[in-house]
This record gives sequence, structure tokens and C-alpha cells, in this order.
Amino acid sequence: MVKRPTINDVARRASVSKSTVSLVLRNSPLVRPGTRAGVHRAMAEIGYVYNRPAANLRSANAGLVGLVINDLRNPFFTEFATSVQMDLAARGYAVVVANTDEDPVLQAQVVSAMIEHGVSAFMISPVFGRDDTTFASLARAGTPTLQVLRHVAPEAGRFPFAAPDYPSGSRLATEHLTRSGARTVAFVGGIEDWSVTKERTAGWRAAMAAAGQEPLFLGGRPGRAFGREAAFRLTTLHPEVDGVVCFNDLVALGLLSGCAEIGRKVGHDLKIVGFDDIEECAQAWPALTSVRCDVAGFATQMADTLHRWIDKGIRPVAELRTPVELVIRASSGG
Amino acid sequence: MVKRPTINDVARRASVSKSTVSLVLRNSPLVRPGTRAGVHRAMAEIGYVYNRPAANLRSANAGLVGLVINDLRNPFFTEFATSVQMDLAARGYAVVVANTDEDPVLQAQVVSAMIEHGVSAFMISPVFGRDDTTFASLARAGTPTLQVLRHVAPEAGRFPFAAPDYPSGSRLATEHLTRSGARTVAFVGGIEDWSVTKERTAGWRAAMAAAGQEPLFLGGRPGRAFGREAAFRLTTLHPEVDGVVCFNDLVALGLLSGCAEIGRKVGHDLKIVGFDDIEECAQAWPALTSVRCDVAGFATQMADTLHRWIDKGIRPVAELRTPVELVIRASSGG
DNA sequence: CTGAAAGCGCTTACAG
DNA sequence: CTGAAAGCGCTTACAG
Repeated sequence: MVKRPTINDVARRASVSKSTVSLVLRNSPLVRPGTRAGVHRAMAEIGYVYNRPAANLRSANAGLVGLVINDLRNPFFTEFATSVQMDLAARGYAVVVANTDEDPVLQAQVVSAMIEHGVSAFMISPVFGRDDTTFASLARAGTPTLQVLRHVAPEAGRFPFAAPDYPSGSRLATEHLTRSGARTVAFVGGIEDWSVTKERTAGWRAAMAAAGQEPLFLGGRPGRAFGREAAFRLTTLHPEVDGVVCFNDLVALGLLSGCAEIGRKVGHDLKIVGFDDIEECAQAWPALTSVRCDVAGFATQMADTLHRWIDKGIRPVAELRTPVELVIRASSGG
Repeated sequence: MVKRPTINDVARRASVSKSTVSLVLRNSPLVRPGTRAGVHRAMAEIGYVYNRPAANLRSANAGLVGLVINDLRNPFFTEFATSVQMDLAARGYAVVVANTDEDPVLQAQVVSAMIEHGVSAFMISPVFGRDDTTFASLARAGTPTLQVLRHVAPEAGRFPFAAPDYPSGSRLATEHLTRSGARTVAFVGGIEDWSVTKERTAGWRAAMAAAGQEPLFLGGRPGRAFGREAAFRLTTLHPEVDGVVCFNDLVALGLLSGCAEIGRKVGHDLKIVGFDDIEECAQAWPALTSVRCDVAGFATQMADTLHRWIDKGIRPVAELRTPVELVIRASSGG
């Protein structure tokens, strides 16, 4: 509202040139301690605040990062986005975020807007579907862009990708269920077209094949509602299923809720494993066995990767997979 | 990475002056349709993208809004923040967000950073506690700032505030429980110092007083973990309690989980009401009765309020309360 | 170590 | 309707 004091006002107040003030601002060793102190005093006195966009016009490094997420209301992504934001803030970046709600048009819009705002880099968990306008803009702008958690852009070299090792996760889950005595293990949740669904079912399919079992896949929107619905469907249509690997924890928690409603004992005649290990898993009853992806740790790693790319020019590897582990709790009879 | 084309490049390509290009950019009616078309063609051909920070240096309106939230991982705030972000995006703003994790120091840091980045306005759900540095910075910068959901800044005139009508919510909840036959209604969760706790207990206290009952308040961190713990504590130490109003839905859902574990029937010998009505309430088993604050609708209203403040200079009223309603489900025996 | 000048990409009067 | 000039708040060579 009120016009902010500028570098010129500081210079006048401290009786130096504005170049000197600029040097002080940028912590140059060239300026004498006494001068520096005087400048700092002047800044405090007149309430000077640095104008980053202006500085950025001449130099570079906007200190702004774009974070674009397909479904921010899903606790898995919430945790990821929040952790990334906080980690980047600790490194001095401001984060402009957008939820794309699995909508390719919205995604293209927010990405364009962020490019106009001059973000230094992007971290994106993209929507699926044949829409290249987003990545075309990104390529044209040349902004460093890291795909996380899911990938869609074809040129992996241009848009490096990192995610937890989903296939291993579902393999671990399935083997655990089989070892615990489950005879028929279904996979519940996930949209079949999505690459992430292919990855999350891969380990389960492999384990099923190894055990000589016919894989039963129940696809659906990965939320609680579908999980609840699946509880009824499984019990009615597939009573032989005694083990379930879920696409994510929301589906598993919905399944738990549905089983509670129909009075089906989870952990005994039906063993359930979730995916992601969101915080709620440990608080549920029965507590939910899940594939721990360590989102918070993954987020920290990604924040660091992006920071090194922007600041030090260190390009991330084209594809990175981080290890997952199975956390066994009551829902799988553990 | 690659230097973006500028307004000058467009001008050269379209054989006009850069002033004309600027006018086209700003949709001025002054420029002839033919000229305008030529400029647009040139922009497309060379892949011009508008440089907002540069424009902002001369004019105003950064098109950037700061969203500062005390606990982004809490689904209530997640829903709020996500809705606000999407609504503001629809109005052409980019949103830089930060989670402060109830930490006043972090809050002061991110607010300063956002001021440096030149955000046009703030929407803040502040941390509690005696820390004025955040609001002092805000006041000094003169950036329009709307307090939402919680308030802490003393000068309401300077920092308008808006939130759902919490007191009415707990009154509705308590009356409903009493009417449903509960004899002893406790309040569970919430840090006693927080103003929001005072507000959320107010209606309950009033209803208790009206019913001539002694109020039992069990304070604690408003999360699932505390809710679970409370289930055990209530059953052991306060077996007479047959109705509970919770600080928020997370506490209520934790309570549900704890009751499931100890085999206590919710909705019959213990009736529970949550607060906020997050999406999960309807998916829980038993489904959770809750005070609906309509976060999404509230968010839309706040986005609109902020937009009118920034764009049209219409100051919000000093304090706004939005109506709440009780959504009755199985957990309260409804 | 410090200052004067030019320039970053845009917008804003001001002429024409 | 269109163009030349100045200026937004900073940084960057370049002198001194």
C-alpha cells in the first residue's frame, strides 16, 4: 500500500551510493565492516525490505519454485507437498503451489501462469492422459522440471523422474499376505490406465504368477468411498478372497470401514494391506499394515535434488527409485 | 534457462514499437485490430511469454497472494487451503503457500519472505501465542491481510477476520446430544489457551449451564492420537460420560477408533459429535455426526473477499461469522 | 573499498 | 492509433 523504501532511500540515509547498499545486500566481502554496519542501521531505521522481483530482473534466481500436484486433498500428496514446501522454505525458496485436481486443462493453465511469474524450477506430480501442452510449455520455457511420484512426460532425459519403488511394494505386500496364510489375494483400487497403477500392481501380479494364482483386480477411484464399496462387493461376489493389497491407504481405510459395517473381521478371515503408510494407518482400528513410502523423507530428498539443480546446476538422474518397506500391523493379522 | 523473448523481440518481429506491444498485452482498445492480430501472431511465432515481475516493477498488482496456514496436514486446513488456491487461480492469481506448523518463528520468516516476493495480499490462519513480529511486519509492509479461521492480531480493524460461527456449532451439537438422551456431555480436545478452543467450547458451556450440568473438559492436541487416548481415559475415569462434543473431527475419529478397539458401542452408550465435517465423516463407521463449517464454501467466500480487496479496494468488514449447521449421522445415535 | 552509468523487461505519460 | 523517452528497484561491469 504505502510505497516501500528503496535502496536509494537507504543509500541517502547511510550516506553511501546505492551500489554500496547493493553490495551490502548481497553480502559482498568488498565493503568495509563500518560501512556495512551503517547501511544495516539505515535499513532498520527506515524499514527497508528487499524487493526480490526487481533484483531478479537484472540477475537471475527468483527464489520461487512451482509445485504442481494432481490431488492435494489426498493425504499422501498433502504430506508430500507440505514437506517439500517446508524443506524448500528452509533453503530460502518460496513455493507457489497449485492443485490440478487430475484436470489436464487446469494443469496447463497453472503451469503457464507460474512460468509468467518466473519460477526458477518446477516439481510436478502430473495428471495422466494424453495432454502434452503442459510439458510443451515447460520445454519451451526451459525451466528445470522434476517429475515426482508419477510420470507422464515421454522424454525422461528432459524431465527427470523420481518415485518410491512401487513394484517392490506390492510384491512385499503380496508375499507377506501369502506367507500369513492368505490363499486368494486380490488387488483393489486404481485406474487401470494410469502408469502408477501398472507399477503398483506389478509386484502383486508377479507374486500371483509365482504362486500360480489367478489375479483378481478390482479397479476404481482411489478413495475411501470406493474402498467401502469394495468391501461389500468382495464379500458378496468374491467370498473366496482372503487377502487384499490396496492401491493406497484411502482405499484400505474405506475397506476397513466397510468391513466394520458388515461385521467382517479384518486380520482374520480378511487380511488387508494398504499402500503409502500415511499417518492415519497407525491410528486406525485395526491398525493398517501398509507399504511405507516415507513421503516426508522422499520429499526432503526431492527438495534437495531440486535445490542442487537450480543452485549448482547439478542435473538429477533421469530416473530414481527410492526403497520402500512393509510396515506390519493388525489388519494383516500381524 | 534459454533467454526468453521480450517485448522488444515481439515488436521487431511485428514491425511496431514496443509500446504498441505493451498496449496489446494489456488489451488496450487503442490499438487497431489489424495491428493487434499482427502482434499476436508475432508473439506466437517467437514463443513470447509475459514477464509478470518485470511488469509489476512499473505498475502494481503482482498477481501473487500469500497463503499462510498453521497446520496444513490437518485435513480441515488442507481442504481450506486447496479450495482457496483453486478459487484464486480461477481469478488469475498465483498462490504462494506456507505451512507454519504452529511455529511463530517459522511464521514470521515465511511472511517476511513473501513480503520480499511482493505478494499483493495475505490470507493467514495464524499460530497462537504472544508473537507480534509477524503482524508487525505485515503492518509495516501495509499488505492487505485477512485473518481466517482463527485470529490473534489485536487490531481487528487493520487485520479483518472471518471464521465459521464456532460457538453456535458447539451449542447445536450439545443440544442435539442432550435431546438424544445424553445425560453427561463432555468436551474433548483443544488447547485451552487458544481462542478457537474458547469459541468452540463456548456453546457447549452455555448449553451445559442451561441444563444445570457440570462441564467436563478434556483438553489435548487436536489429532487422532489424542482422540484414541481419550476413548480409554473416558471409559476408565469418566464412565458416566455418555455424550462427547469434540474439538474437531480428527479427535472424534480417534475416539471412534479407540472405542472400536475397546469394544464400546458408539451411538448407543456413547454418542459422539465431531467438528468441521471433513469428508471422512461420511465414510467412517459409524458415520460421524459433525458440525458442518462448509470449508469449501467458506474458502470461496474468502477468495472472493480478498479479490475484491486487492482489485477493487473494498475492505472486508472487521469481523465476519459464517453460519454452521449440524449434520446428524450414526455416531450420535441419529 | 566506493561511485556513476547502463541495463533487466515492462508500463506510463507525452507527443505526434 | 503509434512511437520515443523516462522510470520502476535492483545488479553489473567499469572507473577511480
